[in-house]
Amino acid sequence: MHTQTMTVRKSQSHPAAPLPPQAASHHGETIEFMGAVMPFARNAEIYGENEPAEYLYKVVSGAVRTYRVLNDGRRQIGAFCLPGDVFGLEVGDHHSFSAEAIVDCKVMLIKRSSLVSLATRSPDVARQLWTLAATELQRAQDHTMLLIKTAQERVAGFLLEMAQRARCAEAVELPMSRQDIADYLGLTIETVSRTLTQLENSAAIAVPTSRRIVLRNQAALNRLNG
Amino acid sequence: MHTQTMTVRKSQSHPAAPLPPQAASHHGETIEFMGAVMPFARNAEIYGENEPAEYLYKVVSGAVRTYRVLNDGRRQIGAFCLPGDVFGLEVGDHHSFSAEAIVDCKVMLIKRSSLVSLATRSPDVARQLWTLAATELQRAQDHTMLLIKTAQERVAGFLLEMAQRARCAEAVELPMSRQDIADYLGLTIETVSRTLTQLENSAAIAVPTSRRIVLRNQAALNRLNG
DNA sequence: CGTTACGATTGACTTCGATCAACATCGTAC
DNA sequence: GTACGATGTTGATCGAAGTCAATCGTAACG
Repeated sequence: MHTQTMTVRKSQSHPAAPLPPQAASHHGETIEFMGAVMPFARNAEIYGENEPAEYLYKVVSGAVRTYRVLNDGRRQIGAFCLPGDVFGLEVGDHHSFSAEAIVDCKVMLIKRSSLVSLATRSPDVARQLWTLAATELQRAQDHTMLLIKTAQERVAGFLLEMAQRARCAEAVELPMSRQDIADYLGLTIETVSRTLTQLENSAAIAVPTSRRIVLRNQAALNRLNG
Repeated sequence: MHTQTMTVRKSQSHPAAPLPPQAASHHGETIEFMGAVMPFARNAEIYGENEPAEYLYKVVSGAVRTYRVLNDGRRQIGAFCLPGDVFGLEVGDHHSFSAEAIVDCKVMLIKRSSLVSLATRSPDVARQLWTLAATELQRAQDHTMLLIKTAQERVAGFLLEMAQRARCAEAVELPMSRQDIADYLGLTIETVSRTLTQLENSAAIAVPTSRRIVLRNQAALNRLNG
């Protein structure tokens, strides 16, 4: 019921980007190369809920969480964004989530206005935008399926998801705290912790350090995942 | 843990549409007028999970549910689609949800292939497609927020959502069963039923018949919604 | 070093919603 | 009408996860 963590407010609507923006080449246009890279410190806010959505964001390095807070303080993390992931895509012109750096990270900023105008001229860019939105949709739907499961299933599912995205099936280095995991899975830190030790006791995983999880028995995890 | 309802399998990948498809006009193109309307009986399957996504669908009359089933039989309803709502939009070329008619209804089918090719030529259509995906995303995210709440909050939120969509703030005529509601909210039918009587006892709503809910005190519902 | 501070774990207890079961209501067919 | 099946409600009990609280690392800093 508390859940809120400290946010370091660092930049009031990103001023001058520190790295020069690269112009989009005329043919073979892709949103990949339209932005300027900007660093964010651990726990720094990248944007806030209800702020105007001026930019689209892409993680270059580090990790980002997007989240919403209910008026009683409960926080729901919508997504963990790892290098390569895009976030901040919005329907309207305001952000419906907040975004914070989980660790020190670099993020590429892409001007929304230029992207939109480009999309009207380039079917290719339009298709890329569409794909992004659709991928996000897919992710959100999968997240919904997580939330109807038991604690064991949620944690197992989370670990498998992270392992898959980390491109290392054997072990995962988690950039986020237990609180972040809990708020992503709709559980409490205590339940997350307990479930992890359960999984460790059943030899499905090993937890050498709190941030590092070794997947000892992926088949068992998949079975638990439901 | 059971939850599954009877599905009337009616049409194996929609044969000839009974009503003639209308051609899209060349200017002012809109996906609204590209389809053929087709009727579905109560509980008939419109498409199944993992089937190729040949069409985009729009509810003309009646109501539709989209859902996924976990391998142990738990069903999660992703959305209730009312007249005007579009569903069946997919990232890949296969459906990630199933769709069934909740009541007898009419649905417009729009060929995916023609829509995609049209979108590459018409920025206008591309933008409409984008908006649809983004709206779906919004909906999915709101649904996620529902699932982290208490039973009271979920039911209150559900009623408010339905009332808003029904364009009648005073009362809602629910087309779906308690089981459908439960599977949408991640609860059991018993909990849904109990919560409704709680709300009735606290004078927030009235339930003249099981399918009709009168919102007596919308402010109270909003407060409960969290 | 020791001390502090924060995150993570563990334990004791409570609570909310699930489960199991009985009963009520409604619609439809006979 | 009555009988039946489907749907919805209510009650009693159980269990999974939340809450409250103590303790245990681990890292940062004097």
